[in-house]
Amino acid sequence: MELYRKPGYDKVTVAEIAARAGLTRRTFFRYFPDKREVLFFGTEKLEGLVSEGVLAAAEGTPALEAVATALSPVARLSDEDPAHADFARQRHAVIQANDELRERELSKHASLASAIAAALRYRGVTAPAARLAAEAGLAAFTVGFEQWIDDPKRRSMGNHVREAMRGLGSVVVGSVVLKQATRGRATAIEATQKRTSAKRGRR
Amino acid sequence: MELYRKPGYDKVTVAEIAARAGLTRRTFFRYFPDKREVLFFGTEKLEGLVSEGVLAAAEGTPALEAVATALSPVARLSDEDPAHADFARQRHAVIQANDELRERELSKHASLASAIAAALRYRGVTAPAARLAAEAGLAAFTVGFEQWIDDPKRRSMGNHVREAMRGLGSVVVGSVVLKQATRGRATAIEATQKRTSAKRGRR
DNA sequence: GTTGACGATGGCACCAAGTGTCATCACACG
DNA sequence: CGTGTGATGACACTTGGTGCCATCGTCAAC
Repeated sequence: MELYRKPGYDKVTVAEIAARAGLTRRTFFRYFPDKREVLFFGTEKLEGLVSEGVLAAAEGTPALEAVATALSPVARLSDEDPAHADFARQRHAVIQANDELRERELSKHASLASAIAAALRYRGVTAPAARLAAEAGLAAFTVGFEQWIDDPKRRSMGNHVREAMRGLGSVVVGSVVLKQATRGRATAIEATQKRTSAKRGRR
Repeated sequence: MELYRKPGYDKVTVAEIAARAGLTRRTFFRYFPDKREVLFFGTEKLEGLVSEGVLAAAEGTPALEAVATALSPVARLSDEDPAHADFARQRHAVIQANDELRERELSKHASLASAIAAALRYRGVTAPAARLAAEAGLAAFTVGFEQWIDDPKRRSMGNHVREAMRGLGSVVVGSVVLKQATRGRATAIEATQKRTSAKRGRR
């Protein structure tokens, strides 16, 4: 992290990182598949955590709601531990400063969204609806996160994320899209949405 | 495209691609910043097209609605030209088959979402609402696109995209998130949403 | 206590993606 | 006919990433 901040990610060579850790280039690549991945160490745990959260939501909970509640503990991590928050900020700054790293982060987000969608499908949500809920919910979380990052008033991340979730609701209502969706004829997606509670008792 | 399909993206070297085009490695890198970018040639045009579409929506059109109508001509491209559709399928298959390419595509999507969000902001939508509408709308488009890709019944892409947009509406309504959003107290995002039409006449 | 398997590390050698620099060549223009 | 300019090629160099083999420490079995 020090090296990625001071000289900058692209100025630092893998050999230097390895040397700093008392290792060789070769050994570095035995721990991390590539130079980018160092900054995303531990992401797998996040996926598990959030998936569990989705699965743990009460039966009949609407998909997006399940996603939102599964995501809120993530915000709590930073809200309850200033050191965690500091690290999150630093890490975010490093990532945003470099194209390769931004790209990799998008990839991680996509992976997380897939995990969430899988959990939703397990709850009986159709594949497309699961993807939409996962992607939209995660997008809201991300927007909230970034609002939190540069909030001069330092309100909590939980607040920002909730605000973003509400924003998502506001943005979607009031469009013709919605009118079409609620205009009598139920789409395949809606139908499954309501069927969710029928698949109870699996877990 | 031939080389990326038959031996596979990672089996092919830039020297080979360049040779196939009667060029040198060095010259290749004067046209494309890297090996991945070849498959995304022309994406800039798409951004412009969609941004224009967003800007062109009638005054007072809700944000997500503007995004949806701006995206629909893109679907029409494939629906009206079978060759275009074929190419889209092939390209998609190649991209999905490789990690680096998938990552790059996510990057392009993010870039497109940013462009859409910028256009929405220009229409008077607040930054967070614009991002949410752009990201959610694009996600719906993508879901529709992929449903179209492997639809055995070969319904049009426009249909699939519209269906996905409706799905987005269905997924978002019926969650507590929404209830909070419409429960009297208007959030900052909502307020701006309604103020949109006041900023008319700029374009 | 010696031996031997095994996991972690180091030390090459090698390939391929990018990049900087200079030479060359074609072509337009005065 | 000379000359400038843009496109290409040639070459060297850096760096990320990988395969292969040697080495070393640890630990268990005999």
